[in-house]
Amino acid sequence: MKEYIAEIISNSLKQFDLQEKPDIRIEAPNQPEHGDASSNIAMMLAKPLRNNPRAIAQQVVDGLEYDEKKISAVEIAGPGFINFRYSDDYLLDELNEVLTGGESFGKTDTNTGKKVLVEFVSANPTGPLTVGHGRNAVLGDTVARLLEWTGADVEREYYFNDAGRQMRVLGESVRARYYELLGKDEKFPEGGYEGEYIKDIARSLLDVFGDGLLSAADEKPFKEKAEEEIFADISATLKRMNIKMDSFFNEHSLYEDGKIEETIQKLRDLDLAYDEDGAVWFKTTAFGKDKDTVLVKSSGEPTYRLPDIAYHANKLDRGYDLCVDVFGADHIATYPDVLSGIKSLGYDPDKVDVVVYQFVTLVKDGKPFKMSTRKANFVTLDDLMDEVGADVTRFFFLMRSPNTHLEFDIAQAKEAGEKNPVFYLQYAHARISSILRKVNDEYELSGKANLKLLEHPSEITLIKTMLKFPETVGNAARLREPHHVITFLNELASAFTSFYHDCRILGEDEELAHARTELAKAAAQVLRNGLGILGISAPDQM
RNA sequence: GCGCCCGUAGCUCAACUGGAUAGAGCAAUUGCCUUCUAAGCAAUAGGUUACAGGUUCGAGUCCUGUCGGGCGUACCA
Repeated sequence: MKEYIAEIISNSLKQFDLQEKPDIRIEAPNQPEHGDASSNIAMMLAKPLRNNPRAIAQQVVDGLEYDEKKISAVEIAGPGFINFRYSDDYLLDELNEVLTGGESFGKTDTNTGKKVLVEFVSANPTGPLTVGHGRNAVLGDTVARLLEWTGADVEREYYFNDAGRQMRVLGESVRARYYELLGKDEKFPEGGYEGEYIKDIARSLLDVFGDGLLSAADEKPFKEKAEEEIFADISATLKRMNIKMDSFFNEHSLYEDGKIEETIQKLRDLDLAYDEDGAVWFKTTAFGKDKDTVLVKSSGEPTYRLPDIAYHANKLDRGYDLCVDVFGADHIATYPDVLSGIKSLGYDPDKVDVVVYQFVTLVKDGKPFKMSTRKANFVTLDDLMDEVGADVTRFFFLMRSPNTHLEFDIAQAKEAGEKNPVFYLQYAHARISSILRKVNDEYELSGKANLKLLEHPSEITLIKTMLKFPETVGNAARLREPHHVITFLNELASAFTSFYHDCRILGEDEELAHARTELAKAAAQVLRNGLGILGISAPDQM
């Protein structure tokens, strides 16, 4: 519809002698009195045409040719806005679209044919996923779902590194606990992992091997067991959160395939990498930074930037049209280097896109709660889901813009009542389901409903709200900001509950009941679709 | 010091690429359950969008500066 309005305006503009084509933008006014769609074109043209906006608006409107089946009124208002009002016929046609679209209503094809990789979570397997990882996991998965709704072919990937210092310390921590269980003294490593889960892993090693591992030469068998068990744990947590990874990418494979060496060599050939003080440096000053960056330490160990560059090159080699990374604000500093790196290597940096989210402050007992995996001072996602469930967990991580700090108040999330906004959406859906069950008992509705009977303001508002869904999904996908979907669903649920209070279904005559049933069905469908994007269930009763 | 993000109602946060009278939820006040789920609806109150300038028809949104908060700024990941 917005395209249609842009088109008729464009046609009317032919009367003017314009140097360049103006960008015609149609938006939905905040105030309902201002109509359903609005254009600011007259104000945009005021300067080039050297005329006042209202006069221009009048000329544009005079030259407008439109289908009265779609648009019922056009008005000039304020400083020169041109406001359009949709006709009832159009709204009812669109309502039918919702019903026939069904579970596909809201899908678009803006990214059809594109292969997209979304990389997220990517926590090294040193311990269970915590609330801190939760935002990353849920955000990544939901961005992936949004991209799927715009037609993209999406894969979810988890990147990890089991070769670094962290993992070695993890292995040593397990070994220390293993020795402890056998009554042997073994110094607990400095900065080791203190969590209870380390003891569990040691215990399971003891069950299998007895004391056979006392003769192990290094921490390797301990580390491997730890990695295996922790990954199993992480996968189970993700599954519980309705997240399924398509692939796990081990950083180590980049070494085995020689990709790390290859990357360095290419950068050297480009004169962007050089040796100094026993280290290999990346000439980031060539990209506007004040200092160069170390790629390989004098110890021979690469810093994380080098594999990051090689990894992104690898992703693009795999033929993705778009690679989305999800990470916390603390990692933002590496991003420009990675882009510089892959650009130097001849890849298109526009194909890499980053979703950065700000930190989560966990509020427990009304106070901020500082977490550390290493010190075993954390709340795991499993603990959280035990308390509030997966739906609430997902919702809370998604309800805020990624770009803002998220305060996760456990007490509020636990509250099943009015303080918890998730239930508002689910409740609306459950109510509709309940009504539909009863409608089936009391009426024998058949044939097509006469939707023209829908004319109550609450009915009209509900229809108009539903119609915003496809655009909302498109915006959320483009901006990688799932919270827009939540804002929309709140509006929709609110429009439905107003309708629910104003307009009855049961007890009305059959024709009206039929029309309203169709409207309720459509609302339920859109609620389901929206909740589906968020990975949250839409229960039929509560 | 430098870089990135943020500052909106008492609290937590919206406001789509600059648009008309800045919106929700919670908290507060007031009505509404013999009728489809009151986990609800309707209404009232609550604001100099941190501050000071600038850009323009028009700024919460863009630019400059100040103040305040978060995160970076390592041959740590």
